Amino acid sequence: MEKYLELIKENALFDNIKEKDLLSLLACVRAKKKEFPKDALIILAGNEVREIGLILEGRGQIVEEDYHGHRNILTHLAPGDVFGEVFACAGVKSSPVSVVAETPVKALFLDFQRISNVCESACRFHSQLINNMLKVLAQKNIENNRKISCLGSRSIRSKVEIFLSSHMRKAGANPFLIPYSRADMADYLCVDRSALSFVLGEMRDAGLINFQKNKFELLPGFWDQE
Amino acid sequence: MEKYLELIKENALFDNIKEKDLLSLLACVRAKKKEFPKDALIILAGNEVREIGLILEGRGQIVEEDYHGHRNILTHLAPGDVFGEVFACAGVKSSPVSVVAETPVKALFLDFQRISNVCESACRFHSQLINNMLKVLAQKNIENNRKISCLGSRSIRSKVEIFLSSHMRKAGANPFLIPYSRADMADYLCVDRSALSFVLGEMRDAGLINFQKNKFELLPGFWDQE
DNA sequence: AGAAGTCGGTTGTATTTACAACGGGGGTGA
DNA sequence: TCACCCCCGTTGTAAATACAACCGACTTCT
Repeated sequence: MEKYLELIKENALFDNIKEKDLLSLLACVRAKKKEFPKDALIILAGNEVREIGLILEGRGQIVEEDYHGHRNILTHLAPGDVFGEVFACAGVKSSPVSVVAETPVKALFLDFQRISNVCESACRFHSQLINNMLKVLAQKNIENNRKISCLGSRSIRSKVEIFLSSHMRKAGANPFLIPYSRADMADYLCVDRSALSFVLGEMRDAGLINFQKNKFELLPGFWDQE
Repeated sequence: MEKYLELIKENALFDNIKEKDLLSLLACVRAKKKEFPKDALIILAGNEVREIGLILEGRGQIVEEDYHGHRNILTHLAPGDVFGEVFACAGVKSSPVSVVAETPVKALFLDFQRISNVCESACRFHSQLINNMLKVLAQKNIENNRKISCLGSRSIRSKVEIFLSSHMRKAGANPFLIPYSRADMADYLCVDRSALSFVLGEMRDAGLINFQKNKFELLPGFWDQE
């Protein structure tokens, strides 16, 4: 676990918690490391979520499937990302989503009961942890809102525009990589893969963007269109 | 304010807080009542949100507009509903959404700073309040996920199915009312109003649903289709 | 009663999208 | 080297949707 302390202590979940307190806090919330092979189901839709996960290594996806077999990728998970906290906090008995390991994954799990019930005796970092959790939840909510704006736009083209500009901002660089294959990108945007490819081609021909594989570049014209 | 105590104390935000403690808590977080005429902007997109709102009377909508003038209704607000907590908690400087008064609205506002900074001296209900806030935020997150599923479905028809069944469950009755006009429903589902009307007509002709105005009934056939 | 506004449905047309099928490039393993 | 697989672009066609326009029913106001 020590190997990951750096990653853990910089997580928003542990803001304003001193490094020397971190280990006792982790013990207090019964932190456990688990490993999953590629394609494993880290959380299976339908089950109750009692633990909060934190990705230490590898990549994952939060996905949902509808009755027609369409896969909706809700979000991508990278090291440092937190998952499961929404359903743990809300106390839902059956998770509507699954979490799958896109690559082999190592993740840390925290017992939610131990987080929410302030332990009077043992450790006094709980209130800080809960405050941090509040911020993490709010942040996630905002990401959801962004995804709603994205899905709410009327055309694949504007979905792509929102998607790309948001990822560029997150990357902070102009030719930038996205963590989605073309099929995954289509599932994230909830559109047909071939239709997405077609629209991307149109945008390239129009001189708005450039791309190879999952590397995209937004050209000046991208920002001009009304 | 006394007039609304019943509504306030039953709000999830104040779970497990005794009625006798409520008033001092409200004073502690600087609760203020404000009134708005119909169509007023309760929160204007672009501004910072420092207060958490609680609807006492009237109805409102959380809306977002895109560059093309399309209005996306994120959610409807009724008495007892909380708003603004996401952006207050996350500390964003510019709200991406507006909150508008659909009817004349009376709302209670709580100072978020006073909520999040535990006041050691004055009152000891803060930790309970923050715990409640956690649950409210998680709940909102789940509602967002539902909306994402809804917007993610590939056709207006399945959007309508998800929308109606979800509202039926919330209403707990079969002929049930929805708090949206047809234009509002279209904006919530992010589809064209006339296309929505057309699909609703198809579904009625197919014997799946019945409706007049904003009263809907799901017929047995509704559940049969694969 | 008449004017004006709102709401919701209908219709026609152009556009967009889904769906299915195909094919080429690149990687991998036998 | 060959066969196989995965990823992604392309194409054609059918279906779904957006958009604009119109119309009737119903309210409200004067």
